[in-house]
Amino acid sequence: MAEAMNPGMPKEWHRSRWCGQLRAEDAGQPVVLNGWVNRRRDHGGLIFLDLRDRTGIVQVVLNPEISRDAYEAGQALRPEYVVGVRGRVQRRPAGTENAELATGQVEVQATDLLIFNASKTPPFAVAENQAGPQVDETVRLRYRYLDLRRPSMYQILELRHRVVKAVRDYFDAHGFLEVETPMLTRSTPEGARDYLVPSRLHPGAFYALPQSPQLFKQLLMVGGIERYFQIARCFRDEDLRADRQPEFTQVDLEMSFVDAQDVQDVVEDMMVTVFHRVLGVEIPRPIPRLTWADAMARFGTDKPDLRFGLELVDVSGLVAQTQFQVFRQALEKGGQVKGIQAPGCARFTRKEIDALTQEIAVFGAKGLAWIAIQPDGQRHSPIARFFSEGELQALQGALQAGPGDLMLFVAGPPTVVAQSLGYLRNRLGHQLGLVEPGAYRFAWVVDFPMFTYDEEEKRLVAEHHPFTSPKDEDLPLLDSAPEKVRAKSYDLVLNGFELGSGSIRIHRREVQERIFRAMGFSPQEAGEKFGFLLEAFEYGTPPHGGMALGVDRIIMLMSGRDNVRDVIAFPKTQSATDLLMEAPSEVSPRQLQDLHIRVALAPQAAVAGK
RNA sequence: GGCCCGGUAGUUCAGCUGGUUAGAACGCCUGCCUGUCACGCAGGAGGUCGACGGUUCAAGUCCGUUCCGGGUCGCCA
Repeated sequence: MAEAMNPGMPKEWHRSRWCGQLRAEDAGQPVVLNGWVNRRRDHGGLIFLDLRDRTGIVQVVLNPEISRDAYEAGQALRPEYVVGVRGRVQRRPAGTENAELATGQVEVQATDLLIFNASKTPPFAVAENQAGPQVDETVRLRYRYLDLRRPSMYQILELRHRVVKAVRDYFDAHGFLEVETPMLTRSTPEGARDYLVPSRLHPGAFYALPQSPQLFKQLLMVGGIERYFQIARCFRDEDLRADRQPEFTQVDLEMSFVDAQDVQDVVEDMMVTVFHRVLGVEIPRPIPRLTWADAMARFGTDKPDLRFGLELVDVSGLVAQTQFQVFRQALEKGGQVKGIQAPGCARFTRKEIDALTQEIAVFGAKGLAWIAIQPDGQRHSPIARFFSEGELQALQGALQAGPGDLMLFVAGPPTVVAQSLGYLRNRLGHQLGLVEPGAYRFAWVVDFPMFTYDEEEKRLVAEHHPFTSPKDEDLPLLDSAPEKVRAKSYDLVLNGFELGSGSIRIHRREVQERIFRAMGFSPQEAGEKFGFLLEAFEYGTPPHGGMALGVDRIIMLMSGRDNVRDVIAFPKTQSATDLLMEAPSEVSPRQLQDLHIRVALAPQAAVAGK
């Protein structure tokens, strides 16, 4: 057997070529390969190995007539054994080429075989085949190092690397400086829940991990950096989603002496460049732009998916005088009635429509009104009798509904209507196959409201963040009607996902103080929490603004995945645990003592939480 | 915090209105096989039905609690 006790990595076993690169023109070449056994096909007198490295797979032939030793060593091989192969590339015998494999024209005739390391039978097959069942994500995460060996996972990590590289190259070429900012910083009010780090040297005090480098990048502008960017890790201790991890990566940038359009131009150019360079996809420019108010009115969301139509139509005016109490009362209470037209859906069963009604109940929708127009033009609807023929005609006209179509209406407060119909639009768009396949439909959403009213806290909170500049023309409204103030803020949206958001920042102390006041901060509070920023503004702060884009979501969309866990090497579960490292974990009493921390749980309760 | 879905062999799953010894495929082990490539053929091993409690003559199956994973609403400046 060629296997030694500890073969290490002798010089003569260093790879000379990558498995996935061998081609017909390499025939006759001596090669050394390193990799993992993907599969083994033992024909008794002849063994075929599929040898895998990160570039791909090549077939190795172990033939006792070429090398008795290599052949015998090959008997022991199993999937995921790590081996070195020395041999010669040769064209495969006519008729045995494999068109499925990039290297399928050739194979490597082995003269020597070295087992670097054996492998237990893996809990799931690393070798991927297209028809095979998907392995449960829990198992994949527990053995992530095996999962990462799968070519589909490697390809995502490589894509991610290419994108980040392209981003760095772009900013470098455009005069931006990458600057690192602290991970141990201070907790600030507003925003997400912080991850806290207890201080050993300062009993009772805590650092916070950054939710974003927001304040540091503004201070860098005060510091005269002028053009900053960073591939920045951010932390938010909030509940997880398919597109949300507790730690995530942003492309963060900030620029001085710019307006909103300047920042958008840079980001747009950067994204177009990255998509071109990495995917070879040409994003049409300019990226369409709509105001927040338009987006909410037409799509019911601030992150519209523009890959299909199905826009919302406001029919409040058409039904203002209707006999239908549900609609009229909603309008009398200051609400809206809006609808969408589902093409060809007149055939929906009562059960299907009930299901839709059920689904929008979570948004507070009291019901879903519907009118189906049968192919023969007959209307089928539980509510049609409350409307005059003229009203029905008008509704059909407004929704452009014809025979075979289904009209769906929601009445209620504007947010309920928007959320419900926005949800139905997305659901039906996918269900009816209206989504343009393979498309990347970007959109800018601009002019967000400055504040939203927080029902829990009974006060205004910043829609973007408290450092966002109001629009100049709305500044007078700040004291009289703050809820009407629009911000110099903008989001970049792709296929219904928010990729990032940014704004022009406040750079003058008195404006910043007015914003804090509008949010209900006393001057003392503002000074305690953000005194350093207000002070910085007194030393010559340039006008500035910037943006932050979610790398994980970008890669998720570029790789066609439906969750960000697949594009992160070591992601966390929905309950924010790491199944491989088993984090978070308890720590020793000594560690807690050093940190002046006493856990307020009974020891058993602390364990039960695990 | 709420709602929904799931947890059965290493993996992916089936298991009906509760009823004999819980099955299949792949994987694994043994043997055979010199042109396969999801190799093939023959044989074999492999189960805390997530956990705990309850109902019952009898529970993978019904009920309750709980843990884990996923989706989603709230939350995420």
